[in-house]
Amino acid sequence: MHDIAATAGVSRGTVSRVLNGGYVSASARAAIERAIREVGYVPNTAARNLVMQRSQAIGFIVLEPHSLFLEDPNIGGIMLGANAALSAADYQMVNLVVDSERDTARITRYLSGGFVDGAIIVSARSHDPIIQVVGGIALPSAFVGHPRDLHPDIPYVGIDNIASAEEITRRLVATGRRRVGMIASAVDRDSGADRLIGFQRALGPAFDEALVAEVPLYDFACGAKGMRTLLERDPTIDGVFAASDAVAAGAMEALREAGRTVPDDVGVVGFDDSSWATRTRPHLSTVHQPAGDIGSRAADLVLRQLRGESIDRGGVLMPSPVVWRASA
Amino acid sequence: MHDIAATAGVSRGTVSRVLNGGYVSASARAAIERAIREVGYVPNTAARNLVMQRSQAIGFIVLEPHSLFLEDPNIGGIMLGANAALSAADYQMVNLVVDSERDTARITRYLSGGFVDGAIIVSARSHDPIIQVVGGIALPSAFVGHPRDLHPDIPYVGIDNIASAEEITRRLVATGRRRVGMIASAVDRDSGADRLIGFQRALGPAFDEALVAEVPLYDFACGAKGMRTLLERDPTIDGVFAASDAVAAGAMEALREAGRTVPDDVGVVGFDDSSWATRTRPHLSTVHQPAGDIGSRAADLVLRQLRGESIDRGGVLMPSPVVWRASA
DNA sequence: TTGTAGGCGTTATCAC
DNA sequence: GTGATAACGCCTACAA
Repeated sequence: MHDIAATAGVSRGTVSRVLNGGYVSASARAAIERAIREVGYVPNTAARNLVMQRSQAIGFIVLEPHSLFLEDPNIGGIMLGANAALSAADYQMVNLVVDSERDTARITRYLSGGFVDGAIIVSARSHDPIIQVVGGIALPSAFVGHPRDLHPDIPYVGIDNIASAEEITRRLVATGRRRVGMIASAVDRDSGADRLIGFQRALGPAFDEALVAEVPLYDFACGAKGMRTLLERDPTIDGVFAASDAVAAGAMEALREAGRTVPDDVGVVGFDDSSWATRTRPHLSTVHQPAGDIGSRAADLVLRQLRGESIDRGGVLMPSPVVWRASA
Repeated sequence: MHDIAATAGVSRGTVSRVLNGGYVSASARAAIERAIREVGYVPNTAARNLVMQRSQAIGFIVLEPHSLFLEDPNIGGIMLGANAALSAADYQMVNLVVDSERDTARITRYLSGGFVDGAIIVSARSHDPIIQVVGGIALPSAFVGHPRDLHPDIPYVGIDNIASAEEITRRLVATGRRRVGMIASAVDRDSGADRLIGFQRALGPAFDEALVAEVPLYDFACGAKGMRTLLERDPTIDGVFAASDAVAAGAMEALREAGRTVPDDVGVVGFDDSSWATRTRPHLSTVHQPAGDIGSRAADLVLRQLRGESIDRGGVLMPSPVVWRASA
């Protein structure tokens, strides 16, 4: 900036004023703008950050094993939704991938070092060092995903997994299924546990533990494996709630291998309403997750705090309606 | 830092020395470390960046329509590979999503504003404003993906789409297929165009334009549509090269609907060796893309420049071997 | 309207 | 070993 002040024959203060916006004479402005072009000047944001005490950047962090980061059909939508909201407010979303202990330590520094003004954190767990830091330095943040056991000052946004699982299971039963099972993924995570709870709640006394196949991941292969387990345990099974669409697709594959048709022999429903849902034959009945809305809502929560507005502590649950297609 | 210097009764210089590493007496160090804990001090990275003239951060940018960003099976692997390499060198990878004109403008400022010391750019196109900027300020960078028509000073890493497409097509032919077609996706992009070129090259004079179905995207639905087109144009078709595994999966679905078996009636091969490849029945023969290696190689290219080492201008092609499974 | 000068939080270069 | 002090590049009163 020194250079351009010199070549334009003005003081640095005046240059700063045209860069931002203040009272500058037309002649001075013209000279400065020309000088800027000549010198190829670009403002140094680091210096600006230092004096302004803000970076106009918001971190977006997914605290999941990276396999899931790659596979989860919702993460991308959440990111895009968040980015759209942040972008509109002229904030740069910076996505940080945590894939090792080392990443965690480095990101911790990054967050507390003034690189970002806030953070959106997906799938936080209370014990995670990153959320300790966020809480510790009171970085304006929002959680996406796990509603419970988190820092009391940080809001979250998610969906009601229990209610939606319950609802879609009820409708599965309403199609006349008598022996309905579930392929329950990742029951060690809130979403997985909640979907199982909802399933059980819908069935009430008819719930049969033997008709629940637990699998570790929300993926296709686990779905196929879970379905085979279920068929083995009870060949008369005629309804299945899969914990995600990918799981459901895997289940349908196993069903086809076993010679069963969907929905005639077995009705199957999924969860997520991801691209899997319309990739299967027939298309999946499932629970719609408004990923984009979740992301933009989380962004909004952070932006509000940045503006000093008050927000509800606790969480906001976005609607996740059942979408009925042909698989059940 | 001022505070902790005061409470520890030393100068800021000494504090800085214990933070980084220099000669400090044990007593001073102890006093300072205690003060740090008491005050809950965290170093301000923005200030450090300003004086150090570096941020220890590298941007990672995907210049694709966001739909592809969500669907592409390779992007995630490339990201992870890049992150691993950068992390090991103690650099923070920051992922920037571009999803609008506005994003482009903002990212442009971000890159030239000192937020990052370098950038990895996936799927760059020469006309993109972002690569203009990168070239303009000589930001140490590497491109992933499109080998041609780019900035001469910036290296790239990718695979040889032409050679691999040619190789897998040849092996398809070698299984005895007489009427082999291709479902060609995104022929307006380098990867898509190259795979088509390789296909044509493998077939030589036997190449029949009518057996090429062009579809816009590398996805499942396009694969199914392309396959139906092909079957319609020539019911005797007995071999198909799909431009990606997702496309191949869609093609197999269409084949099944048409009552054809794979590989008996029709042999099909894909490209990517993504999770799709082992999700189909039978598993797909395909071209392996070493996504992780590509990412870490790109990171390495950037790190080298940062260290002032010389690198080869031009590009590096990573090996992308055919993996033979059961679908052909 | 414009110039001057102090300060943002660090690091680095000196003397001491 | 340690303490001043000058940058780093920018913004913003305050004066002129």
